[in-house]
Amino acid sequence: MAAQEEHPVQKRQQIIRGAETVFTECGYEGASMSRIALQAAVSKGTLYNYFTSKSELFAAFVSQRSQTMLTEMFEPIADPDDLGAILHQIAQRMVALVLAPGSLVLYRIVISEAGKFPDLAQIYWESGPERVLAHMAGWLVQQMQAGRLRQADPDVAAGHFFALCQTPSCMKRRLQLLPPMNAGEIELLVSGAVQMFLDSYGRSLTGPSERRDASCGAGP
Amino acid sequence: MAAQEEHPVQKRQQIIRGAETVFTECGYEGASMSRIALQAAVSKGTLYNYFTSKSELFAAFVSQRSQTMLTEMFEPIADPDDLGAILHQIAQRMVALVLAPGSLVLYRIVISEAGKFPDLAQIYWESGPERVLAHMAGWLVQQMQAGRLRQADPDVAAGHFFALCQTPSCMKRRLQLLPPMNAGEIELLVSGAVQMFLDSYGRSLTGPSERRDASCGAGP
Amino acid sequence: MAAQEEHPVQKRQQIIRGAETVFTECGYEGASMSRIALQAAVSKGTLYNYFTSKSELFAAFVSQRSQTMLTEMFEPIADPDDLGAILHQIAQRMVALVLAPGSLVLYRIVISEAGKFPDLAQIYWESGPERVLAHMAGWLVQQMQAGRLRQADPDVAAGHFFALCQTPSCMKRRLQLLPPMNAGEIELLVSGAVQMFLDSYGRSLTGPSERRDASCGAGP
Amino acid sequence: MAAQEEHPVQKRQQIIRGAETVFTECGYEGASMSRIALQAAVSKGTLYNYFTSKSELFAAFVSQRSQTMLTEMFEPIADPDDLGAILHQIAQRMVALVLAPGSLVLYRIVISEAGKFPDLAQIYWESGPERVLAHMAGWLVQQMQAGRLRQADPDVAAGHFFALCQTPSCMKRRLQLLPPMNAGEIELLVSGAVQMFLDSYGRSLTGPSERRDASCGAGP
DNA sequence: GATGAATGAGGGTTCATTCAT
DNA sequence: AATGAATGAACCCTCATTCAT
Repeated sequence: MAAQEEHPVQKRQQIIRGAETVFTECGYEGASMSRIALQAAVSKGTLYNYFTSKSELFAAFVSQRSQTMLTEMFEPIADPDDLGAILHQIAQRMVALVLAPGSLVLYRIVISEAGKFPDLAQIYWESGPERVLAHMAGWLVQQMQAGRLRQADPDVAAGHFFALCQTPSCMKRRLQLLPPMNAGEIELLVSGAVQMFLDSYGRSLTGPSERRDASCGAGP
Repeated sequence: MAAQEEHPVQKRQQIIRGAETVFTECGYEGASMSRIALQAAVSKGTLYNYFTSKSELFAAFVSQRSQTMLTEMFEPIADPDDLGAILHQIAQRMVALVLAPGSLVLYRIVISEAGKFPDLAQIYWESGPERVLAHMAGWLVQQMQAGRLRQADPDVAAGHFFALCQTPSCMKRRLQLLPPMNAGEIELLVSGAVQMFLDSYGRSLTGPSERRDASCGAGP
Repeated sequence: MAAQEEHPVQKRQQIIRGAETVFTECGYEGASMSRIALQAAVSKGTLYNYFTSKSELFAAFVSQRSQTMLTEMFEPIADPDDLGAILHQIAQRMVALVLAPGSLVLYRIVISEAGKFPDLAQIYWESGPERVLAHMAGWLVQQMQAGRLRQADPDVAAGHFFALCQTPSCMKRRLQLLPPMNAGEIELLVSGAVQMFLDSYGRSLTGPSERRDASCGAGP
Repeated sequence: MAAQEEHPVQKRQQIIRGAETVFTECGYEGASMSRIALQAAVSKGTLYNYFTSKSELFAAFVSQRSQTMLTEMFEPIADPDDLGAILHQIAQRMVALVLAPGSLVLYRIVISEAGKFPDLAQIYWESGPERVLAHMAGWLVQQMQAGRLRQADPDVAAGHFFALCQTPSCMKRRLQLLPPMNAGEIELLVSGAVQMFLDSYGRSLTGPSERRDASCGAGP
């Protein structure tokens, strides 16, 4: 019967959720199976009925999180002809990929265990950054062909755009030295990235000057 | 007498050096005081004569490493008038800050323990990235005043430059998905960052077009 | 109905067979009920429907094995008048009782758990060695009365014969320091025991000298 | 200083003594390190300062016991010309080797773990039975050369003698189905073995008859 | 009657820390 | 000041046993 299969799936999720909480708080080494069991409200033995070891549970947590984390990130982009609007949207997604609470934790934990779990680092990379980059590169090719952006290596360009979305503030956030950003801060970050990208890759006639952050009122 | 003070300082260093080796290899949780004692060639008891706990020893290691890591990074820059050359040099230093083996490990370890040791993340940040950014921002102000760069918020500009030095390849490297970069790869990374920065912040008359990777012969 | 009774008996056997395999391979402590369930192709719950505990299942296995192990050992002996031939046959059975693979394992397992399961040691003893000894003693009485053997305590004599069948090689085999013996080795062992027994208990007129292994050319 | 070396040796012994008690009572698998620690009156951690694992502690116990068990067994034999007296003495030692409380336990535990620890079975064999057998075989050669025993393979003869010392009673004792034997019982066992051995290997003129178990008072 | 998920005590082992020497 | 033996809590994991289905 379905129940015989569904029930275990639910409990598996229940355990993974407990593991998420604990791994997130303590990291891999710092997390204890006892605490995970407690958090998941199951017995320690049950943990081992669903996962053969701590590392397997960790792997399940990381790979699931890597995948779910990004589902909403790849919905189709609206109005594919407004260059600035689309870049804005992509930048927002890249920033979210970096700064969303779940992503931050995942990044930290994957980085710190990359030596021990190279496969997980791979999964993380492929599920997140790589997909975003490939997605963008594909779109860039179209724009270049349409003459809306100058010709350039689309992968390099996507890389630059991605890099611009990871300002020093993002690094501080990753180091937990900053509280979560608010919408306004993110908007600034995103706008800055888009503008700078267009300065360099755009087909503008005017060159990079004469606009930008209100603070620098150009001219006398 | 001096010897009564100096000798302990040397032993302290000896211990920290042992700790570096082990923390670097095993991370915080993975490192054992026994192994550090062994590596430092002192007894476990002596460890506790110099550091009251494992976490204190860890703190000493991280903060010392954070500081020494960057001494050579702030030597005076040669020929302060050649804009491109200087940006190149700064970019090289930023990339080194990110990709040097010792830096990579420190970054990983600080990130992974940031939750447990927020002070260390702070120290790391202030000793490394923040100093580099402040240094660059100061220099940018000069350049803007000299009219060699357009007016802009120097901190934002420095942030953008820093961001451009951390391309996706750097993230892959941090995830240990890539072997160390060679000089050529770094040069490409650096050049790309400098060029893009100049496209946006430079005082060029021509705008961003008409140059760059041979591949894109911009047709009419 | 019979089926309602017979079916359970078959399943009981099925479980015991699984238990045999596992106990034989892992010993009592080393065997897990899970593995036995797996081996017997029943669920763990079913195990407990047929046996109230691991130790009870172990008891069932040992006592059944003790009994089945020896069924073929007590078939009638052919030609009950040829002394040497019969002793030979008895010795062969005794050696088999000691060296047959199933017996070896049973011996080891019973010995090792004798402290915890004294009843099983008793069962083993009574099902195996004691029956063989009693059987032989009865036969010896006949032979003594018939004058084919000198008068002696038949139990002591049977004990001596049994002892002679357990040479140091047998001990080494029990210690798993020797591979299984081949037919020739067993024949030598058996012949030696029979000869020595006859030297001592036989009614020979000549005394023990003047025969035996060709190697010892009888002195002048 | 010596104390720095001696102290650990004493504690090592203290631990092994605790282990002896527990292994003896529970066997290898049944013994828990916690219980051994308790019995030895040290902490569980200390166990691991002296032995890297349970199996190593077990090995230390078995091999030490194998060796000490037999030291007194090989003192020189008095009056090496009285054949019967010497055989008597050797038989006593063989029986002791089999029935001494320490030996019994050792035999049981080595047999039961022979599959898992073949090296220990080897050590046991070489320290005990093999030495006794070799010793006796050497002595037998002398006796044969001196004409006090008939010519025969000395190893086979020693094996027979050893076998005769392990009557069914010994097996029952090993199965813990019998209380320790008293001196009288041992004497009977020993005498029986010696007599039977002499019947077969002796150079008597009269043959095997006319004597034996005290019960049959030999006529005038 | 059969199942197997759930349990929790207990297994071997590690390790930060202490303290007598 | 330096040592390293001793500690015991906590670790990951196993398993006999139970019980709702």
